[in-house]
Amino acid sequence: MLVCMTTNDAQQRRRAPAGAAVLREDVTEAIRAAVFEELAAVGYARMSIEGIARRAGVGKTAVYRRWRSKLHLVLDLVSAVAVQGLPMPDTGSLEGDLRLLYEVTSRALRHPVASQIIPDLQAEAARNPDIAQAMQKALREGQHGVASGILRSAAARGELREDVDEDLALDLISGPLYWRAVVVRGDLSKGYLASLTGATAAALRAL
Amino acid sequence: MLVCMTTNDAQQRRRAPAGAAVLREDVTEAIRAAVFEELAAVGYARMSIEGIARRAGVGKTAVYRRWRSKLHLVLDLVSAVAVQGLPMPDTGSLEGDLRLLYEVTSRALRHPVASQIIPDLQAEAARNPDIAQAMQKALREGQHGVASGILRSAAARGELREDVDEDLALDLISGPLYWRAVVVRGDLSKGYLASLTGATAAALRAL
Amino acid sequence: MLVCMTTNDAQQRRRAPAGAAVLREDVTEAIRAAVFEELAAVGYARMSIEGIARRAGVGKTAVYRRWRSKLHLVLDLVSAVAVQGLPMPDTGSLEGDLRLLYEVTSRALRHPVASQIIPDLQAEAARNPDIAQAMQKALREGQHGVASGILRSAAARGELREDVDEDLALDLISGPLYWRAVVVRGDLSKGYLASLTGATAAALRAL
Amino acid sequence: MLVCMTTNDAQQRRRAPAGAAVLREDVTEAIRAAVFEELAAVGYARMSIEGIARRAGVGKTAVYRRWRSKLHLVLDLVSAVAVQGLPMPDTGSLEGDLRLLYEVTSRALRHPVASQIIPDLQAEAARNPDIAQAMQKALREGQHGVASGILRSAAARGELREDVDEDLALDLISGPLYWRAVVVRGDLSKGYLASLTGATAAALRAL
DNA sequence: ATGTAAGCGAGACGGTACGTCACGTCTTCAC
DNA sequence: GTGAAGACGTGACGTACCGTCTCGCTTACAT
Repeated sequence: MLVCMTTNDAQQRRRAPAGAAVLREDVTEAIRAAVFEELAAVGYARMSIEGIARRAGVGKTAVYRRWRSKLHLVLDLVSAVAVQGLPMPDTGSLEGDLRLLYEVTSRALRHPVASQIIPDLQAEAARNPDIAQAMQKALREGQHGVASGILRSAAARGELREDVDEDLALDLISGPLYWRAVVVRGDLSKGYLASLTGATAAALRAL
Repeated sequence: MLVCMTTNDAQQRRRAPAGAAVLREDVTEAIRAAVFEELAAVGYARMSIEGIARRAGVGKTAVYRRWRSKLHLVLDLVSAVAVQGLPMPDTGSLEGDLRLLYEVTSRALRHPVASQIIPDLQAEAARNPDIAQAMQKALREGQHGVASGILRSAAARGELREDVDEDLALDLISGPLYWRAVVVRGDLSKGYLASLTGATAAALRAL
Repeated sequence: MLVCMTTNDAQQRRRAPAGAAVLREDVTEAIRAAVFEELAAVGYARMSIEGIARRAGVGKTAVYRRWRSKLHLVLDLVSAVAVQGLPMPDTGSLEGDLRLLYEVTSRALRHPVASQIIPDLQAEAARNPDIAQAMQKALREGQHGVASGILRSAAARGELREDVDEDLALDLISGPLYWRAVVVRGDLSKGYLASLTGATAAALRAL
Repeated sequence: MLVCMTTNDAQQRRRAPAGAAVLREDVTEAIRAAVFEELAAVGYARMSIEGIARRAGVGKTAVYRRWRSKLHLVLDLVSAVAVQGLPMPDTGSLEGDLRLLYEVTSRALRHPVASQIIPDLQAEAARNPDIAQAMQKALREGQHGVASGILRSAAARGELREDVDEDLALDLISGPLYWRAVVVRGDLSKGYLASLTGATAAALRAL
């Protein structure tokens, strides 16, 4: 998936000094569930901590004890689901690998919660360096990591030149799909992914 | 520019019933100025109607009389500056035209206000169909319109097949630059734009 | 009554700059009513602004717009009811005047809201100079004013020496009744007031 | 002193069932110290159990294990200092005895912590019957007990009638000083006490 | 000497209220 | 009859304490 990070504030805290009280996992879980319900119901922007706490049957403090802000909360949760990560494709051909990457990524982007949250986080990242950093990290470890792997394999097989500009290559790979999914909001049919794969492979070979 | 729309609420209203009072243009202008200052100062999300009115030395009513919400206000203003629009390049070659489009677009995207607002509007569009529609319209009339023109010229010159999948072609053209500017937030140097142009042209020819 | 002051914050505000909005009197009245209900129901200490607003069917802001704190609110309201003030007795004798003062004062002190609030304000005055000042003012204009008048009349009639220590005399007049009403919480029967009147007059004559 | 009671919850608890752990006296002491510091620093109303525990370096539980509420805590502590009690004067004359009582009482009332706490407890007593009862008990055992003794001695010496209304007499004795100390907050100079003594004795003799 | 019951600090828990801010609507007055 | 000023009810913010509760210690009695 596009977002994939590990800043689990809650987990860090759970390493409390001996003899101290500990954040209850059932409460944490109730909050997590409530967040997803709220996200689905009203979206990120109109989601409030109070609403989450109310829905989770929990005090506001229980939320603030775990996450410093709505943003960190969502970031953490999104990471938790994204952390499973993307499988590294290895089909033996550039086209095959790209195609697999597109399949997996497009499946994630089609999920309504993802397609709602990602632009929100993106927008917030434009303002908050912490968020930006977390997003970059997620990107590197997720999408970019996989795409890099694909590029290296292709180069090793001689399908691409050894000295391609990796940054540009990554933009060529990820940009069109993101644009279509998030900006144009067009369909991501199998046929589209196939055509996209072909065109992208051509672009990469032209580098 | 990427965003370019014409839903000018104010303009519509200014066609008031004959003989009636008219919204004062100097007030409208003061609000517009205040919005840009606020956008620069605190960003879209933390910008408030109250703050705008305060800064403009104007009652809240004056703002609400002109625009239904913060979103419509910003949408309208952004459109106003974007409406000048993009020049249709005509250099005689696909590469030349693309290069020119990229120059202009990247100049717009480099503007800090634009790069802050666009993801915000994008995120809001994911929730609000009106906004989504306005954004689509802006996109069609701006970026996509120009890109379409480029594609048609190229086809007329025989540089591209006549039957290219236009949607896919547009994604290939716009996606990588947007991804780099907004998601990766990498540099948009002349060198980068040159390489991008080459790769994109290759991808298009492969369609 | 014991407390009698005029710091009507609300009234002051009602003299707003021309063309401005004005605090609605019906809202003010609803708050006032709610305060008395809350005072009766839970007492000063457990009374909350939120509770008042809720009971009055009003936003918290409407309360804060009128009074800076719970204390100012209560002070103002108490003043409003106390402002009618005490009648200046003129029976022609020291005993007669004292007796009348005691009747009126004890009637006020018997009111459950008064006997609850006065110690609260007293306690708060021990901490907050503003409150202390307001209480002193109320005292001077109310109880002390009347008692002073009684003393002067008696002196004019030759019942008392001209040069009595007024402060001490006021303490002798007001102290025992307050002590009994608020500290001992004993009965304030007609018989008691009669005996008190006699003893106090004797003390004053001994000055 | 005015307040003087013995509801020492802690002491009661210390008789724990055989074989059980016992409240640690050093912890109790730390809390006591913290309470006085907090009282001095922020006053009764703004004093919080959390703050006390924090200042004492102690868990909140340790406090709640000893006292049921802030009120009981303060009541108990105040009693502990008050329990030394007032000496019974025996100067051989009504004036002499009263004068001594006033000296001692006024010294206690001049102490800033006492003059802050007493109105607080008074106000709370108006709401909470337990507190009221404890205050009455303290009053009886302290101020009233001493004053009663003075009255009896004077009657025995023939300075007063045998059948004086004791309640009224007590109000005449204690009321003016309390009023001056707590309500008027005037000075309690030697001269004042002397005049007060004379006037009060006169009032008593007139009974 | 050991078992065990209770005290200990720490602090999480569901709550209530705080005082502030902005929302979008509505009302009043002046130009 | 527009426009500024701003009051209105609403609802969320993030914080402070409330009084209860559960944790793993540690302590000290009773066997």
